[in-house]
Amino acid sequence: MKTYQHPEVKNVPLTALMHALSDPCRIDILRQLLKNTELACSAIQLSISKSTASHHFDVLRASGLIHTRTQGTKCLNSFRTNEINQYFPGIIGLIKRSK
Amino acid sequence: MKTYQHPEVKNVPLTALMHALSDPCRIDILRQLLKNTELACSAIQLSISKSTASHHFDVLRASGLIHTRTQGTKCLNSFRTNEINQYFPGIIGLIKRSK
DNA sequence: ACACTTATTCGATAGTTGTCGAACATTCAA
DNA sequence: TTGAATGTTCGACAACTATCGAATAAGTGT
Repeated sequence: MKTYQHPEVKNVPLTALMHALSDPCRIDILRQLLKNTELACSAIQLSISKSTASHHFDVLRASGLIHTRTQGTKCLNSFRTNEINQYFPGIIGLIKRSK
Repeated sequence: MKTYQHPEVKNVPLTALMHALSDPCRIDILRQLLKNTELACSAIQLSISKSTASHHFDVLRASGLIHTRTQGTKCLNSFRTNEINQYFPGIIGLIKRSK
């Protein structure tokens, strides 16, 4: 079973977080995650290929924004709301309000 | 006399703002600007070449973060605090607190 | 065992970005 | 007018990034 690495949000540089948020696909993913507690990659509507999506999930995970766990053949993703609110307050509001 | 274009912050996409904030040099510039009302490019301490600095100021200007005006041979830059606070609340705090 | 679902990994590619030095433009001051 | 100060513009280049399809891996159910 595949396991995923998750950094401590405390140690994520602001520039890394900002880079993760600089792509429209990734913002799209985050906005869908914010409306649900947990979503499989396959449950997220995207207009890109599987491999590209996988890459974006990597970036989001490495920047501390999302948490991923495995369940069967699926990987379930969730927004790390608490940690992000603690170390980067205000960010979630901006993502939610961005059209 | 050179004039500069400044977008309305209202029209700046979140991803464009995030991209502007994803570079350590630019964060450095912004942090110095936040400590002063107005600074010439030459008054900002940077460890990069003039041409690279000029590029970074371009990006910051295009993303609505800074305002630039000409005075003599200098260009004076200021952080667009009001507009950024209005349309991207929380961002300035993150920049200030990022080490 | 086999097929199906789900996601990752790999190699390739086109586009973007940060960086530089050199040349240029503009303003001010002697 | 000449020179100094201050930025901008112009290639050029290396590094990074988003993208894809094909191949692979791992779990589920028949």
